[in-house]
Amino acid sequence: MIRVLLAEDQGMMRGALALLLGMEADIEVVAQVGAGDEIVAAALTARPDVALLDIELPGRSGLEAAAELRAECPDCRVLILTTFGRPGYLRRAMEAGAAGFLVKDGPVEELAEAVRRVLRGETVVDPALAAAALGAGPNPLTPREAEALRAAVDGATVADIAAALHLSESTVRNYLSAAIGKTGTRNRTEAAREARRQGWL
Amino acid sequence: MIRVLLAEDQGMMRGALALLLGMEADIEVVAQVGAGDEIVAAALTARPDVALLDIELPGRSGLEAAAELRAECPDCRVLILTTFGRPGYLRRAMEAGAAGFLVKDGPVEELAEAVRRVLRGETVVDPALAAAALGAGPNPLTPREAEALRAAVDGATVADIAAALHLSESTVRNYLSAAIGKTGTRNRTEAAREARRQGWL
DNA sequence: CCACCCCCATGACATTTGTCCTGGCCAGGA
DNA sequence: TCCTGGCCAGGACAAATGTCATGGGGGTGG
Repeated sequence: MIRVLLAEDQGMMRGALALLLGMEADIEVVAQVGAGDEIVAAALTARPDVALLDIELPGRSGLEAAAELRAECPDCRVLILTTFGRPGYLRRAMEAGAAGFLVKDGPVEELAEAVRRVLRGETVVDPALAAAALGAGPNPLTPREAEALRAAVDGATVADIAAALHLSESTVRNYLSAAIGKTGTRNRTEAAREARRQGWL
Repeated sequence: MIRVLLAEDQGMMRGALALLLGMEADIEVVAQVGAGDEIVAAALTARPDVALLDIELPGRSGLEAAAELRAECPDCRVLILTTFGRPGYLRRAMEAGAAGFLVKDGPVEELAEAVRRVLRGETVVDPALAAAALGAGPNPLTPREAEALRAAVDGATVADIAAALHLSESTVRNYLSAAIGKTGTRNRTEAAREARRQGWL
């Protein structure tokens, strides 16, 4: 019996996946969580063989949780399941020690099969996506540039961002300008879009 | 046997929902589509009793498709199933003649039950959401203001928007300024965010 | 040790953005 | 009929944004 932990914020999706996996003869869903900061605790008590993690979760990102799981629960394999096949997400997932990376497109049958394969020690990644991730270089943004860009997405002004990051306004403008240059865009909004598309944020 | 049409762009979600609904003794999924512009054609051949529509679809919005379904397939009830419980979405869904409005949070059990209820002629809406939709007034943006705002979301400059809408730059700035004022925000990015949150875009 | 990169900051500058006022055109309602 | 409101446009102005040059401090690798 393969013990699976399921982390997914959308209730209906989570319930549907749990039911589907539960119908498989060799799979058992032993824990379900809807927030990223509940993953590690749930894994420590439920002791799953495979953790099926969404990336975009309230509380903590599935990627951060994956890294922590590697440390706290070394014999639990991580399978990332996400809406967005962003190259940077795949890269970060692999760096975090994930054993597989699935996008929510594609048929449901893939899912149970992927669970079994990661448990056998295989690495499950869509080949086309892997190529894209390798093709696009690594994240060129420095940590601070990425932070400034993140803070800018919802329309915050330079003053807002400076206050949030405890920086001077000049520094913020420099970071944003650098990010705009590195993304090859024309303003912070385009830069944020592109960075998000690449999975750099 | 209740005949259901399922329109949802995410493959895994679509497959999972189809399997779940298919497991109900009295429900049969007679058509599945992944794009908004396939809905009406599929409904005309499959003749469903209930159409379960996502809003954000490639090709055509589920709301537009709903309105068209009312005309082409008057005896087919529409049940909207969406990620976002935006007040404006609910309002537009009702104006489009939908019989129900579900958000993708909440348990899966709701789904089959909602299908049965709309078929019985009931209107299925989360009461809290209904209150929010009534509380917030209707969309204050004029069609052109909304268009300008839509065109601005991905970081387009005033010149870009003017070219796209065949307007002068002055006019575009006026529209954006009006939208900023009506949303009570400080710049176009915040305005676009707020308008989207309300379901006005 | 030096080169390099990240971090942080300043000031000057051009461009873009947002605001306000004015005005004309046209439709629908009082 | 007049009034209102949407649509479109121009100009003028203040504020925000983006660019660039410059400089100091710190860490890391050759």
